[in-house]
Amino acid sequence: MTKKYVHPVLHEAHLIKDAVELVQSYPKVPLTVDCAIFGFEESKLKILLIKSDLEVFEGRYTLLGDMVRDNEELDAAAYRILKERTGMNDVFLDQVRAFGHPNRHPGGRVITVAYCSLLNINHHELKIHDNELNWHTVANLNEMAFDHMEIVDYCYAWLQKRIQEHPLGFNLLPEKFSLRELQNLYEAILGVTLDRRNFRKKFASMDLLIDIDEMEQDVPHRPGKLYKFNFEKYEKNKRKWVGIDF
Amino acid sequence: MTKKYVHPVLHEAHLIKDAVELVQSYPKVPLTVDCAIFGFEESKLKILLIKSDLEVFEGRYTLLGDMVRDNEELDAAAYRILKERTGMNDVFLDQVRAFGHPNRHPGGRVITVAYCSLLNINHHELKIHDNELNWHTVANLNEMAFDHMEIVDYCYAWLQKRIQEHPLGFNLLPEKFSLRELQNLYEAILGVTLDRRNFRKKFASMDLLIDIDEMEQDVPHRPGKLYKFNFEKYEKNKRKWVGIDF
DNA sequence: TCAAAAGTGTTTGTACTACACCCATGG
DNA sequence: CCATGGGTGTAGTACAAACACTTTTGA
Repeated sequence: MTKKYVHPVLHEAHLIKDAVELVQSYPKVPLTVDCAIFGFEESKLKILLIKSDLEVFEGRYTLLGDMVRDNEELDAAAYRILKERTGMNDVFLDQVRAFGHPNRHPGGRVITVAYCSLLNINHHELKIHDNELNWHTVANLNEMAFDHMEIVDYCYAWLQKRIQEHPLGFNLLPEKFSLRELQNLYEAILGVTLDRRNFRKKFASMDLLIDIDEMEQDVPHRPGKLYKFNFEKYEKNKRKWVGIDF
Repeated sequence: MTKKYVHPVLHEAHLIKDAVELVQSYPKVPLTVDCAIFGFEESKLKILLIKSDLEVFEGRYTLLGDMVRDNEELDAAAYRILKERTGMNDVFLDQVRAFGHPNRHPGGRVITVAYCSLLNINHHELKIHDNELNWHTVANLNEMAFDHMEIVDYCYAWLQKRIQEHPLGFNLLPEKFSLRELQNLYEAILGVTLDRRNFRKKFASMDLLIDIDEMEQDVPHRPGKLYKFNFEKYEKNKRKWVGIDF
């Protein structure tokens, strides 16, 4: 009993001439993009949500999503949708992953690609309020429409990991910020409390903060120094990963 | 000149009753999955590729891919395709991300979702040779079909990062392996050279290796000790990320 | 006896942790 | 004068990096 061996060369005769025909034979599915836009305000991590348009999800919230158009890049769709829903057009979005469970949408199969960002709420006033667009505290999210809770959980974990590798955090703060604000930010996103002295030392040693020689104003306690983020320096020193570190 | 303010309540009248109709109004796109299966052999990182079926890509290689079926989970499609193409059914696949450039496929728009894995070539003999399925050294890849070079690059970077957080590497080695083999593996995947003593110390301190009190056989030099990986121990100690570490 | 890789320890620097007190401001 | 958070230093520990010689085996 020998195994049948198919010689590669035999296959050269089978090349497909018409790629268009091939693609047309594939099943097609509706494709959407959902944006998980995180922001930071009052020492809390928040996320932008709207009310679902669908009756079956009446009262529930969803991420900012919509269909991808014909011949539209996924990234472009994400930026377009964000712009349409919020008016924002100066936000960086990163693709997180695709979600494709066949029953995730009550209207039939829809694949969605999740995008994620993190931004400074005070720099991005909401000018559009359709579908009750608003910021929601991540810690108290209720039931959401579709599988959006799962997507939020995944994006949040993705974000926690990412903020430890890249100083995304600075997008969340005013141009000038105090170390306390910076620490609040990290504590909010990572869900931990950090030692103040060690935190300050850590950032001091990274030398990514520029002391602008100004102080906080109108705070009901001793004012802290204000800093700016040194973007230039960061760009030069992007982390080199070499170690092995499970 | 005041801004027009749309009160949220106005929208409650607009709820969509028919989710199916809504979804049917979306553009639909063909959806595929592509698997980037990395393996390790002769101290080199390799990847499983097949020859493209398409005439326009005659002679070029592609990842293991195919369409996603109606109502098929993305993960399930990836496992099915891997099984169909290679016969393997005991491999873990992770989704990496979606690629959706409108012109990435000559037959029209096709979205693909990339999956990635890493395995032990010697534990997975290739029993199917359709489309010249074979292992290719990652370092010498030539031009590939579609955007598969981009996908490979992305998956490779993804893998390098991932192997530093999880000991995927052990899937690539025989059950019993020497420290030299382990080090070769890390050097091959990370593309760096590592100090032998420090490497050994690192793994010794992690206590993830079981000394099985056997030696290499038939090597043209002093034989090294053989070890097994302590999977149990690893499962208990999965890394907790807490620090901030750009 | 040679080639090739195995095996091994120390030192040095860096980075993280834990921890407590005084200071500046507004109310 | 009180409450609130700002600002600071040290000691201990753990980890990473650099670095060279002896040993074992097969050819």
